Amino acid sequence: MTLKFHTPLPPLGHLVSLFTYYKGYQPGHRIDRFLPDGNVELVIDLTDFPKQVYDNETLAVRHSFRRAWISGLRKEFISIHAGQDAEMFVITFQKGAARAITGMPLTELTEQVVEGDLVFGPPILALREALLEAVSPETKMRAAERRLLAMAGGDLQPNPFVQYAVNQILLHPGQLSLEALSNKVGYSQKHLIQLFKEHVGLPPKAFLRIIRFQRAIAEIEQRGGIEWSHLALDCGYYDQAHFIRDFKRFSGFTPEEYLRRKNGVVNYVPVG
Amino acid sequence: MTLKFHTPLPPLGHLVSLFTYYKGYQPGHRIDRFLPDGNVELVIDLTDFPKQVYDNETLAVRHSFRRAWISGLRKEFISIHAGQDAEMFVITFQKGAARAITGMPLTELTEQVVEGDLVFGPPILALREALLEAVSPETKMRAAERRLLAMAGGDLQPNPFVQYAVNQILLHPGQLSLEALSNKVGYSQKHLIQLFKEHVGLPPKAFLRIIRFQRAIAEIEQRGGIEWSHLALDCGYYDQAHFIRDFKRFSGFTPEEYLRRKNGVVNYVPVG
DNA sequence: TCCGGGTGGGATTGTAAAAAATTTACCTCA
DNA sequence: TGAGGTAAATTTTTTACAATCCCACCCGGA
Repeated sequence: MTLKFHTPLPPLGHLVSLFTYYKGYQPGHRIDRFLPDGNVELVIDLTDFPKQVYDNETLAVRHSFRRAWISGLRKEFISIHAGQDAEMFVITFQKGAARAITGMPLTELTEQVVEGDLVFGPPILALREALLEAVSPETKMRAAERRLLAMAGGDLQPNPFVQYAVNQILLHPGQLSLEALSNKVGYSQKHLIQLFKEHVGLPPKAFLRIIRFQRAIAEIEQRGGIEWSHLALDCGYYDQAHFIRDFKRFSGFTPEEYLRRKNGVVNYVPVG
Repeated sequence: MTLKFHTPLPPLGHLVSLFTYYKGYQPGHRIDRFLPDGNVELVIDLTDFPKQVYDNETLAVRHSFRRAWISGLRKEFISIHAGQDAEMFVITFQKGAARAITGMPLTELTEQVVEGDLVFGPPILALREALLEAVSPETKMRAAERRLLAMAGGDLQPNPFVQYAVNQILLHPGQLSLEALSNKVGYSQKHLIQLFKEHVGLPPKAFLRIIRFQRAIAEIEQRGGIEWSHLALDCGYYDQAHFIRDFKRFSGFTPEEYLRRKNGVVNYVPVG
């Protein structure tokens, strides 16, 4: 299996946090539950086989995507193709920065997976072609950098107010009042929420809950023996009862169940 | 109001942790709820007015005691005379050490208040007379020391195994397994429990829960703004829900209610 | 269009309680 | 002292409810 990562430098690095390329991953299962991770991703499938999104309960096929698609912010998990026989190039955007490339309010992508050409038009297929032509993972990364810079046009600066708000949330998930935040940003609470939604795709509090959940997920990965009540408080939950409730809302699993079922890949849990 | 404390030195200090003398305390209420504090106390009333124990719910008089009584370990609060017009001398025993003075298994005093002469016979009245004759608080303290040493006979060493167990519980309320404890002590679990009950009055785990509760009470006194879930974890509770449940079992109040009703004297809450 | 204000429903928080599943403590009886 | 049964505590999960906060919707002014 090939698995390569690349972190673009600025100015593209302001918009894109990570490129991931993989090929030949052969998991022992067909379907993954993909947890809300607070990221917007542009996925380019370098094979010709469509990839499915399944119904969370029945695991029946719901949607099918080919070549390129973009997945917006989600508050719910989705059930997706686990990646057998796949060759994928995944572009993960910086949080709150995707708008400069998508050119549309991020709310329009929220809770959705959307065909790439509906968002980007023909340039996305050109990007895919370029990726197919590039032979090594490294040249693919460079091709992607070039094409994305072109697609972004001149506008490579994410909105600084939103950026500040996003960073505050990333720094202090847990205790953070929207009132304090909007005061610091200098906009009215209502305006900040509008701005935030437009650039991030979710209102600030909802985004914060996802970040808090992700912090819990990260702690679970790192810690050995886990005491849920300590972990809950450390991650900013009021107590472990609330932690478990949130955990289940976002992941569909209770924490113990998640521990039992998770395998190596964070945010992807085998379900079928 | 007069209020004097005295901490006896060894060897009596092995058995007695504190003398308290007070006179002229005039609280604004009639009845106190006395919370379980893990202590055995010998109370000597230097007035002739009997002091009542009330029904916890109806506050009707349940028992009445005169001159001297001893109060064993309790898992439940009791409702007692708040101390108006009282002149009292209170002897607080070291935890797990009262047996050398009472001469009887502490289980026989558990959840009870017992007349002093039933336990100690005539010497307790002699002690009281001596306290009445002594004019200053300081001379009373010295008189009490002399009499108690005499009452203890030669046997001033508490059982070291029980003492060790008690200290372990005092040091680590929260995470402490009886199995580990009895292994360290070197007795079988069963034997340790028997010994512990005989000297302390309650089985180890029940005693531990009271100590843990007392730690919470102490933290509440010290901290300013209180976050229950942090306090609960710091005191060794599994989470704040369990803290609240235990708190209510022992005090009859929810933590917030306790905060509202408590006044200056720790472990005594006005109820009537 | 950009920004702020008002209103009201809904979600989150803080506090409390409790159910379900294990594990541990304790008691009895031999 | 030992074995084994029962009660109780712990761990994990769920639920309730009031107070507060968030934010969707609708409006108005610049």
